[in-house]
Amino acid sequence: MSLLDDLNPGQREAAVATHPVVVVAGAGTGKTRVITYRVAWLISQGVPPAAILAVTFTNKAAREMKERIAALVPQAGGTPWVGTFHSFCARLLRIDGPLIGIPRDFAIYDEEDQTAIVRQALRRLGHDERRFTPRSLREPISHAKNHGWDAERLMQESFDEKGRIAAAVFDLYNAALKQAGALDFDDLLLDAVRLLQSSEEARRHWCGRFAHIVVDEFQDVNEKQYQLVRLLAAKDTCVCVVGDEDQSIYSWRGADPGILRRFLDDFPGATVIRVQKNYRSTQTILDAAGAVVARNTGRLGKKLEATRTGDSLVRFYEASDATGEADFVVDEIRRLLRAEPEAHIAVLYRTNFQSRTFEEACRRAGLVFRVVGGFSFYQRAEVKDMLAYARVVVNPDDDVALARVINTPPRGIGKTTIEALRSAAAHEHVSLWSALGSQGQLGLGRSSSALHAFRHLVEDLRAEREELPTAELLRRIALRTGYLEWLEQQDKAEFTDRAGNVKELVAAAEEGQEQGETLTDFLDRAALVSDADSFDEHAPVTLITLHSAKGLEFDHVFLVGMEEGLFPHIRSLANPEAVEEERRLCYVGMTRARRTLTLTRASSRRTFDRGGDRRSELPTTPSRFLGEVPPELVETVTGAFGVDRFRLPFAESRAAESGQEPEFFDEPSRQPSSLGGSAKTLLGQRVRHPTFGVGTILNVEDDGEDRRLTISFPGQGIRKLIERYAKLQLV
DNA sequence: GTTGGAGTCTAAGAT
DNA sequence: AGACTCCAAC
Repeated sequence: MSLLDDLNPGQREAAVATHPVVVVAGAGTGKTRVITYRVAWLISQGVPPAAILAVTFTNKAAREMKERIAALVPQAGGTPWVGTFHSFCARLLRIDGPLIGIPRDFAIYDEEDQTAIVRQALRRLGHDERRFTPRSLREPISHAKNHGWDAERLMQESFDEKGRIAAAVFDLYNAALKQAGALDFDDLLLDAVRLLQSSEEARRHWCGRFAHIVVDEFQDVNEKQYQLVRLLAAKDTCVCVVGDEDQSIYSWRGADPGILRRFLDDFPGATVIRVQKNYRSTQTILDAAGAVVARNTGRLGKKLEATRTGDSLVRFYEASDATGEADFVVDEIRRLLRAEPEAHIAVLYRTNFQSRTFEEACRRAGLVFRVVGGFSFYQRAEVKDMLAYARVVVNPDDDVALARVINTPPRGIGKTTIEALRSAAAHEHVSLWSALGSQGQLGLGRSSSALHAFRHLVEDLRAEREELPTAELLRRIALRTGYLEWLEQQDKAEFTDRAGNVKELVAAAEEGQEQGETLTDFLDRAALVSDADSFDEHAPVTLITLHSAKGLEFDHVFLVGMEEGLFPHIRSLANPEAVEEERRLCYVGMTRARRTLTLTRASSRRTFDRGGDRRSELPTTPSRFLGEVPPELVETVTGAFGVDRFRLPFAESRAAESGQEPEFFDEPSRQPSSLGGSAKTLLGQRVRHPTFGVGTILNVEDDGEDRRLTISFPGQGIRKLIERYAKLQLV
C-alpha cells in the first residue's frame, strides 16, 4: 500500500491499529502525520468518512488535516469530522441541543462577552467593580463550572474574598447566559456531555456514530473532554489517542495527563505504541531540551533520536535590557535571512506583552513579521461590532451583542437610557430586546423615538435573514445601520482603515458561504477562532507565545526572556508542580527548532511593581532552565555591538541547584565608551555608530556617566543613545 | 442626556 | 500601549 510507504514502522503500526491505542510520540516525531495517514488509510480501506472523528488542538490544524486527507484519498465520498473539541461540541449542540432545552440559535460567548455579563451581575449586586474586576472573576467561575459546583459549593471551597464574590455572582451569571440564550466556552463542553448523559435520543444519534475517533494532543485533554470521548465511543469504537507527557502545558485549563494512563484501563485491549524517531531537530537541540525536561519527576522518560544532520551548538546571549535583547535577536534574524531567504524563524516568549519590544525592533529594522495572538482580526472593535449586529439578527435576546450595538454608531441612546432599559429588563426577568418591545411603559420620553427606530432596524434585518446569504446580510447591516459610513468618517479623521476590516469580514463570509457555511456556522467559526489559527507558515518571521507555538516548527528559534520570574513565570515559582509545567513549556519551546536554537535574556528589565506605581529597571536572575542545559551543548555569543558580553550564567545556576549560595550577580561589567569633550563641543559633531553609521549629534543630556546623545542618522531617523553603550566614534 | 477627551489601571498561558 | 472609567462640554 503506497499510502503506508511514507511512514516508518512505528508510525505505520499506529496508523493501521484496529484496537484502542495510545501513541506516545515525542516532539517532532510526526504525530500529525500519523493521524492524517491513519484517517486517510481508514478511508482507503472503505470506512465511510462520516464515521471518522478527529479532534485536533486548533482549527487551523483541523483545516490542514482535512486538506491533506483530501489530497491523500481524493476519491473519498464525503469528509470526516475534523475539528477542535469546542467546534465539535458547538456542532453537536446546534443539532441536538434542543433535546435538553438549548435553543438552536444559541449564541457563543467569548471572554469579552463573559466579562460583560459578570460586570452586569456585579453591578446588580452592588459590588465594587474595582476591588475585583469582572475579568478576574471569570477564572473562579469557570473553575466552579468545570468541577460541577453550584454557588454554595464554590463559596465553601473559596479561601479568599475573590472566590466568595465569584460565588455571589455565580447564579446571576448563569441565569443571564440562559436568558440570553448563550453558552460560554465551558458550557459548550459541559452541555455536550450533559446532552449525551441525559438524553436517550441524543445517545442514539451519537454514541457509536463514529467507528473511529482520533484525539491529538491527548496530554492536554481535561476531564470533560475525556468524558465526551467516552460517551461518543460505543463498545466497538476504535479510539486512537496521540500525546506526549512532556508537552502537557495546560493544567491550568484542567488538563490532566493522568488521563493518558486512565485510558489504558477504560478501553480494554488498548496498547501503547512509542514513536521516538525525530524528524525535526538536530541531536544537539534534542539533547539540550531532553536534559531540561529530565529534571521533572514522575516521567516515563524517553530518548529522541535525530534523523537530521548538520549540527550547531545552542547559543546563549545576554543583553543588558529588553531593547538590547530585541535588537540582538532582530540583528541575528536579518543575518540569517540574508544567508537563507527562505528560512522560517520564530521568536518565542512566555507572555504576550513581551511581543511589543520585538515588534518595535522588527519595525525599526524593516523586517516583515507576523505576531500570532494578541489582537487578532476577530477581536477588532469594528469586526466585533459587525458580528454583534449579526448575532442580534440571529438571536435578539443576546444581551451582550445588543448592548454593544444599540448605540453604535451613536444614535442618541446613551448610558441613562440603556440603564433604564436594563433595569426594566431585570425587573421583568426578560432580555433587553423584550424590554425594548414593551418600552411604552418605560417612561423614556426623549430617547423613545431613537429606541423605536433601532427596534425597527433590527426587525427589518431579521425579516430578511432567511433569504439572504451571510455576506449580503453583513453588507446590508453595514449600510443600513449607518455603521460603515460612521467608520469611514472616523477613518478619514484618524488615517485608519477600519472600514477595510469590515470589507474583509464580508469577504470572509463570502468565502465561507461558498463552502456551504450558514450564518450560524460563520458566527460559530468567528467565536471559536484561536490565536494559533492566525499562524501563517509562510511568514519569514513569527512572534508567538510558547503556548501558541505548540505543534509548530521553525528553522531557527529564539527563546527569549530566560529569566526567573518571567520564565519560569513568577506565579508558578511557589508551586513545584507548576514549575515542572513551566519546564515542559521550555521543552516545547526548544523542540520547535529545526536547525538552530538561541536562548536570550536581559540582565535588567523594566517591570511593574505591584502596589508601587514605580516602573523601574531591575536586575534579573537567569532562568534556572539555562543552567539545566548541559554546558557542553552551549556557546555564549556576542552581538554585533560587542558590548553585551557578560559572564555565563550557567555555572551560577548550577551552584544554586547544588544548594550553594549563588554567586552574586553584580551589575554587568559594561565597557564604558566615551567620546570625551563637553556638551558644547559635541553638539553638531559627526560620529560613527556600529550599525546606524555616521550621524550628527543634535542634543546632549544628563552629563556624566549617563550622558545621552540625540543623534540624527541619515536614512535611519533620529535616535537617542546612551553614550556609554553606544560605541560611538568621532568622525 | 449624550459625546468625547483626559486620566487611570493594568500585565500568564487560551478554546 | 490599550482598555476602561470618569468628567466636563455640548
